[in-house]
Amino acid sequence: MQNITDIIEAYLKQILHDEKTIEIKRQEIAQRFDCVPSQINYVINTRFTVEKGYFVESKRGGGGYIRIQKIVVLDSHDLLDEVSSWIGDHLTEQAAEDYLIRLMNEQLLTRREAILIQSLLQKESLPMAVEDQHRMRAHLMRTLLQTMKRL
Amino acid sequence: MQNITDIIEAYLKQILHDEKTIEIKRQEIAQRFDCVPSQINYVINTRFTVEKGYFVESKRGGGGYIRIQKIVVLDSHDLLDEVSSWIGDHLTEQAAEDYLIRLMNEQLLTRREAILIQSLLQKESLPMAVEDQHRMRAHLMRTLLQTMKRL
DNA sequence: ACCTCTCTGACCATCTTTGACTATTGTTTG
DNA sequence: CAAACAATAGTCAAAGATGGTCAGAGAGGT
Repeated sequence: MQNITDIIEAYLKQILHDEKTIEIKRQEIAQRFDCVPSQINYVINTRFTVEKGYFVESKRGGGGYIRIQKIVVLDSHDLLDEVSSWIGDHLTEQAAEDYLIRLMNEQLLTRREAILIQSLLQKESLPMAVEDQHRMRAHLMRTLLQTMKRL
Repeated sequence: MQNITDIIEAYLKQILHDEKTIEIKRQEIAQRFDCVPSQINYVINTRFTVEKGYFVESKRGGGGYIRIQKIVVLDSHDLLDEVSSWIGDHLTEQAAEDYLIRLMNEQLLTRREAILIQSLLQKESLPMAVEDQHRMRAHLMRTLLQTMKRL
């Protein structure tokens, strides 16, 4: 955890732990952590994705900003449908993992369940061409979500 | 015990004697013991395998690491191996269900876990020729059993 | 000699960091 | 008001920083 990305991620998440939304100035954060501004984009693109449960907006120009919001879903049924709709026809291993973590955070899956499922969705478990893997993984994930709705 | 592999193994295990997890930088350890970095991979691949009771994760790139965890071994290990050996290369939906029920009866799976897994192993979840389905199902089931051994 | 385990290094894969260039929005000037 | 200018943020590809793989050389035992 000595790389800047992780440090900035931790900083932002620590604030988001209390606040629901955080609004930053890219340049300011870059200066505070002594890195180039585009580093902030990297942090956001890799750590604050929709899969991980964040919604990001920004504006350029004078008074510009980057706003990060935790996505709050009230009803678990809705979350399952929503995740289902996000998935589409293709799903990478990383995205699948992010969704599982998300479901875990929302207490819709136990840690153990998430691990078991993740092991079935990893590429080693899907012996086929990468394209087909992604299709298959999406299919399995959707099946899972549907099943969860009935439990 | 004069070869580097054994020395590094001993060093890591000594730490793992107190800590449950250890996180190292490959390059750093290589330097400390004056060997090439890939030597560390050799040590890990031969001395810290799942069979020997360790779980290893790693990350590349800046801030990369190798993390080794001791796994708590269940006494149900044998049953999992046994079921694993029964499965073979092909597994029908019915057989899979039977195995899941068996694991449930042995309290190695909760009812909910069994249902979730069953939904992923049913034929509707495996859109492919029946022959391939059976192969795929066997593969997934074996993966599952392996994963359960580390939980 | 032969076999197995160890060790090494060249090459590969993945994640992070940086910076030049681009795009957008707000402000000032002619 | 339109054009220039200023202030932001975004993109992308290259460089940097790690760890992974694999085949072949080396070492030790039978």
